[in-house]
Formats: sequence, C-alpha cells, structure tokens
Amino acid sequence: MSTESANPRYRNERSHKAILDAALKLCREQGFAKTSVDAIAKEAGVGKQTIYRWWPSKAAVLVEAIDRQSAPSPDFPDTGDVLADLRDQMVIVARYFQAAQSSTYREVIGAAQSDPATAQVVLNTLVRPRVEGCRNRLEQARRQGQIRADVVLDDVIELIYAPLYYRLLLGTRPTTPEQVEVILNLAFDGLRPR
Amino acid sequence: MSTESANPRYRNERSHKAILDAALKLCREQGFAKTSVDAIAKEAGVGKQTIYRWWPSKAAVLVEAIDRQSAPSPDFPDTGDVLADLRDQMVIVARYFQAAQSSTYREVIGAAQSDPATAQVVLNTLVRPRVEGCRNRLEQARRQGQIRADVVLDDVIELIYAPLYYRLLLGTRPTTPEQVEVILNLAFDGLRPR
Amino acid sequence: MSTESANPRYRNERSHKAILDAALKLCREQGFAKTSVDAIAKEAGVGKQTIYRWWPSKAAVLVEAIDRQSAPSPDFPDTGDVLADLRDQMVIVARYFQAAQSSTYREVIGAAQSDPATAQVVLNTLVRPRVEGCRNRLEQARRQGQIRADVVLDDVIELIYAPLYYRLLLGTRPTTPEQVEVILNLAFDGLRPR
Amino acid sequence: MSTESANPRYRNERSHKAILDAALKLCREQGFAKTSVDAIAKEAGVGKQTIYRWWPSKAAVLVEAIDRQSAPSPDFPDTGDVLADLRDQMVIVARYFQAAQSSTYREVIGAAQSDPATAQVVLNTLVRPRVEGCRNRLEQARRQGQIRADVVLDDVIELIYAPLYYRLLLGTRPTTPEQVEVILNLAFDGLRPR
DNA sequence: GCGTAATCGAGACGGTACGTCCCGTCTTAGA
DNA sequence: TCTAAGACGGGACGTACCGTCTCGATTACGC
Repeated sequence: MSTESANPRYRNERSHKAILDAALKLCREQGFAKTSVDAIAKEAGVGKQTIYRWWPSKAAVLVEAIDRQSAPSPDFPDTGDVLADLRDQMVIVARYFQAAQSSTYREVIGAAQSDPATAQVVLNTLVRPRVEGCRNRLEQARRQGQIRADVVLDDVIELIYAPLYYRLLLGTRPTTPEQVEVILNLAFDGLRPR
Repeated sequence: MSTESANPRYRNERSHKAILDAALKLCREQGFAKTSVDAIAKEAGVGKQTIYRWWPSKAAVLVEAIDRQSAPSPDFPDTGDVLADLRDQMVIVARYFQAAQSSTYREVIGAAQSDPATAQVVLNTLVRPRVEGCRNRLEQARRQGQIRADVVLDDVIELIYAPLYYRLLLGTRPTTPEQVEVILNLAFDGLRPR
Repeated sequence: MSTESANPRYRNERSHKAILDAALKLCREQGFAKTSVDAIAKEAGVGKQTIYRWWPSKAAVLVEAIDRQSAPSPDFPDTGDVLADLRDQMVIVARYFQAAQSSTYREVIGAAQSDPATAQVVLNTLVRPRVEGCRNRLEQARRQGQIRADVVLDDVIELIYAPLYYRLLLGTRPTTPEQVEVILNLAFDGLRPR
Repeated sequence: MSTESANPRYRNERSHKAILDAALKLCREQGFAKTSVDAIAKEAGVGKQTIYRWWPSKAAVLVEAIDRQSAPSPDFPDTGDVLADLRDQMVIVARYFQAAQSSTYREVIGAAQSDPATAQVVLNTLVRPRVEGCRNRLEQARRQGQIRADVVLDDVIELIYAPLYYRLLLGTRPTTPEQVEVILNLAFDGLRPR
C-alpha cells in the first residue's frame, strides 16, 4: 500500500483520466484478472507510482472507472407508477449485467471477496448510491400506498435486486428483461395461492 | 492446466484427504487469496505435482473441500409445511454465511468471477445439487397447493435465496435468522397493500 | 543532469551548507549507497531541485562535503626531514582511512568506478590537490639529496600511498600507523638483500 | 536476499553457464551499473529467481564470471629469477587493467565499497587466490636470497601491486608495462640515494 | 522602494530496477 | 513406478529512487 502523502492540490487531471480510460479498456479487452497495474500504467502513459499514489489497488481504480463511465446511473425514474419505474430501472440493470462490459464489474465484486478495502469501496461507491436512489423512490411509493406500509425498504430492495446479482455472480442463468417481470410479479403478488 | 492422464487407479487416498484438509485449514487461517498451492502442498506433506494431477486449480481443490466438509448438506427437510421447511433450511444457510468458515466459500465464488472453469465447478458442485434439493421440495409443495401453481420453481428459489447471497457477496448487512423471516414474509405475502 | 543556468549570484548559502551537512550526516548514519537525494533534501529542509541545481549528482555533493569537512588537509608538513614528514602525513591518512567517516570516502570512490563524471570530480577535488602537496614536498627533498635524483615523483607518491588505498579499497587489512613504517622502510631501503 | 533453500543437487548447469555469460556480455556492452538483474535473466533466457537462488547479488554473479572467464590466472610463473617472474606476471595484470574488460572488474570493486558481502566475495574469490600464488613465489625467492630476509611477504605484495590498483581505481594514469618496470625498480632498489 | 526575475520548499510526474511471491511445468533421487 | 521435494521460466507485485517538472511563495537585484 502507498505511504505517499498524496496532496490532491498537485493532482494531474490528464493522468487521472488516462488511467481510468486505460483501466477500463484493458479490462474490456482481456479481463480484470489479466490486467496488471504495469499494463494500465503503460497504456495510460503514466508511472506506476502515480496509480499507487491515488488508489490503494487495481480494484479501486476500476471501481471509480465503472462508477463514472460504465455502470447505470444512480438516478431513479419517477412517473408516479412505482411498478413501472422499478421495471424500467431494473431492466437497465439487467441489460447492463448481460452486456460484455459488466464482466469487469463482476470481477471487481469478485476481487472484493478477498479484500475488505475493495469491498468497502465497492459498497460505498457503486452499491450504496444506487440503493439510495431506489430507497427514496420506494419511500414515496409507500407514502402513496403503492406498497405495503409495514415493510422495511432495504428488505424490499434486496428482495427484488438480489436475484439479478445472484444470476450475475453465480452464473445460473443470464439476466433478462423477462426475469425482471417475473421477479416483480412474484414479489408484488406473493407466492401464496389465492 | 494439467496434461496428466491422471488414472484414478493410482490415486493415493491419504494424500487426497491431506490436501483437502490442508487447503481448508490454510484458508481458515489466512484466507483463500493468501493461500498458495505451494503452501497447501507443504502443509499436506505432498508434492505440488500431486495437487495439479487431480485438480485444475487451487479453487477446484477448495470447491471439493467445501462441498465435503464445510457447506450445508444438500438434503432438504420435509415436514409437510413448506414454509417451515424453507425457514429451517434457510436459517442453516444464513448461519453458515455468518460463520467464519463461509469466507472461504465467499472467496471461491469471488475467484469464479475471473475464471470460467472455476465458475463451472462452483455451479455444478456447490450450487446445483443444493438448488435441486430445494426444487424437489418446492415441487411437492406446489402439488399440495402450498404455493401458487403458476410459478417457475427456479424463479422462486432465486427470489428467496438470492437475498442471502446478496448480503454475503456485497456485504451490505450480515445474514441472520431474522432476515430469513423477513424474506419469507415478503415473498409469500407480496408487497402489494391489501 | 540539470540544464539550469545556475547563476551563483543567487545561491542561498544557508541551503548550501545545510545540504553538505545533511549529506555527510546521512552517509555517516546509513552509508552513501542507502542515502538518497530525496532524503538529503528532506534532512536539509530543502527542495530536491536545489540540490540538482548546484551539483550534478549525489556523489558530487559528497565530494565537496568530504573535501571541506572530512578529509585530511592537502597541506604537507615540512620539518626538513622528508622521511619524518612523510610518516607524519601518511599516519594521518592511515588513521583517516581507519576511522568510520572514511567509509563515505570509500563509497564515493566506489561510485566513481561506474560514473566518469564522479571519477573526474574525485580526482580533481580530492586526490590531485593532496598529491600536489606531496609532490612539492618530495621535490624539495630531492633537491636536498634526501631521495634519489632519478625518480619520477608521481611514481614515488604512488609507491608509498597506493598500499594505503589498496587496503582501504580491497579490505585486505586495516590501515595502521605501523603499516606506514613498513611501507616507508621497504620503499626507502628496497627489497634487495644487502 | 533470497530465502530459498538452494540445494545444489538440483542446479541446472546450462542455466548457470548462461547466466555468467550473459552477465559478462551485458557488462561489456553497457557497463555493470546499467546492467540490471532483469536484463541478465532475459539475456540468459532464465527466470530472475534462478539468479537470486544461487547468488546474493548482481555483483556476486560477476565476481564468479570474472574469476572464471576474465581475470588473469592465479598461477604464478617460476623461472628461478623472481624479478623477471614478477615483471611477467605484473605486466599481464597491467595489460588486463588497461583492457576494456577490466572495467567490469573495476565496477565490481566499486560496488564492494557499499556492500560488505560483495567485498568479502571479491576478496576471497578474486584477490586472495592470486595473492596466494604471488606469496608462494616470493617465499621461494626469499629462501633463495633474492629478496631481503626480514620482510613480511604480504607487505611486499602490497607495495608492488597496490600502484596498479591505485591507477585502476583512482584513474590517475593508465597502467602500462612501463609502469611495472618503474615500480619494480623503485621497490627493489629503494628511494634512498646511493 | 518597486517590479521583475531567479531561487526556494514541496512534491507530483514518467520511468527503471529492485527483490519477492507465486504460477504451472519439469527434473531428480529415492522408496 | 510413483512420489516428495523443489528447481525451473515466467509474470506481476508494491516500493524506492531517479532526474525533471510544475506549483506558489519568497528573496534579492537593478532601476
């Protein structure tokens, strides 16, 4: 880990951008695991130290790059119909998980399993802000009586988003827009026979 | 990858067991990522070649070890009450995910994100057999009218197990028996206000 | 190498002194090889650029520092007895070579083996002026008939001083006042049996 | 430094030879200081670890290479005339010091100034065996009355060889066959006027 | 005493090399 | 004949310094 002082006053923005771009490009071409910090530095025309000065690990670089340039926006639609809004947003996520670029995201989450620092930054940078957006939207829906009043919203979020992550990370089946329909159907109407 | 012929006729069972034990022990002590094949071989008192002869990677060793000695059994209880049986089994899973030993499982799933071969073996050895047990139990429940007739069972399985994996792999909150209650409540009764 | 104009008019004497002191101090504490320019700059409370502005290399800094503050004076005693004067001066050198501080001198000569610029500055700053003093003294001695008339003085200087450097740089034996006696005895009387 | 066990039983002689050759070649081409261990490994078609397994440093590799393939033999001629034998052997040394290949030797001695381990290996491998040969020859000469009976032989060796090293390492003048004549003349006949 | 220009401390930068770790394969000697 | 031990070629790691550069801030000179 770096022992640098890293005063952001002196940060070179050109290099910063070049590193994020190079990291994403190399991961797209050969995967996160086969992308070395050396290679990112070389591709970005940057010294390796410059990477270690500003990020604690390769994974941290990619979390930032994914957050800025790859992952779906944390903004949540609001048309008044929570079911429709959830469907729209989840379909975006499902399509992102299906797309080639999501494999970097997948690998970064993989790396987080062995490195608490990476897990933190994944959670805080990639997951939390997007959960936040969803929670706000659900809060309003609950106020408007579109969902049960007695639920804990984070439980709801997990219930409907977790199946997408499950497929992404366990690779059981691809995530599809149809899956989103199924999830929302089951989640809203329940499993109990009527 | 090994190019050995690996005739199981010559397989030394003492070494086989020693390798699985050593692998689990070292992962418990220092994590999967910091456990090298060299170290497993040394700990098991075995040549490195012996490991590569029978498994394609460190992860594959641990998949087998976890399946045999660590993960919850694929057998599913059947008391006639599907909700109670699900709860019982899911609580076992939740407790396993909370326990220290699950971190090896977690890291192996992490490693699978960057290695399709590992992903395959995780899916086939660890996930599928346990999903199978659950699917059989749900099938009977559906026949008995305890859950809706129109659901696809794998979708149901994902709906209720995915939140446990979500917490395990994203680290949002610990998995607890209480979470199991919440999940089953939401999943069976639905989010829609009555 | 610096491309600065480095007009000495603007030279900050406080910094100049601080750099020489810091360099010597760090070399004393941890050796020349482990002393980095960064460390000298930090120790001296000076920017790195300030060092590179006035010296072409770390070695050059230390040559100046040694010349000013560490090495024996280039002045040569003259009592009329050349043998006694040589002995006195050589004993000073021998003692200096034995002292801890000489290890910086030793390492600088070592660095000069790989860098012609350093070799030049060592020769011109540290060696030549001291050889000069010795040559003048020998010249007078020869005029007074205290040594053979047909010798080339630089050959004599090498003959008697080289053994001290030999021990210093090859580390065969420590340089001692006794060694000085032996050298002068052999050099003046010759090896041939009488 | 290596923590390997380095059991010579398993040493690959082809690699051993390739490393020594590559090291000498690169030092000849670009100097010892600019020759990196990486470069030697690449040139030799060898992993870097294989170098660190058998030698503690780049300098140690070159000491062995120089001893085997570059430096004058430790064998000392014996024609019965010690002065002639010394002259012959010293001329070989003087010529070696003048030749381009000696610059590697020079730089290795330079590196030894900053690293006691290298100093040891230079002394034991390169210097001592050659001094030994000379001492034996001088011993015989003394027995035969060709040199004074009261001298310590190592002092004599230093007296006559040190000037060659002095010129080599301080770079005052090139070492030449003529210098050898001068040294022997001064050393045998002494500085005192007759 | 004022404006300009060079120096100053600080430290980021593109690079090179370091010495270590581990990979997966190959070799050796001995049971 | 198979195994443990471990050497091998190779690649990546994270660190230490190199010598240059870019910042504002300070300092010293000539007008």
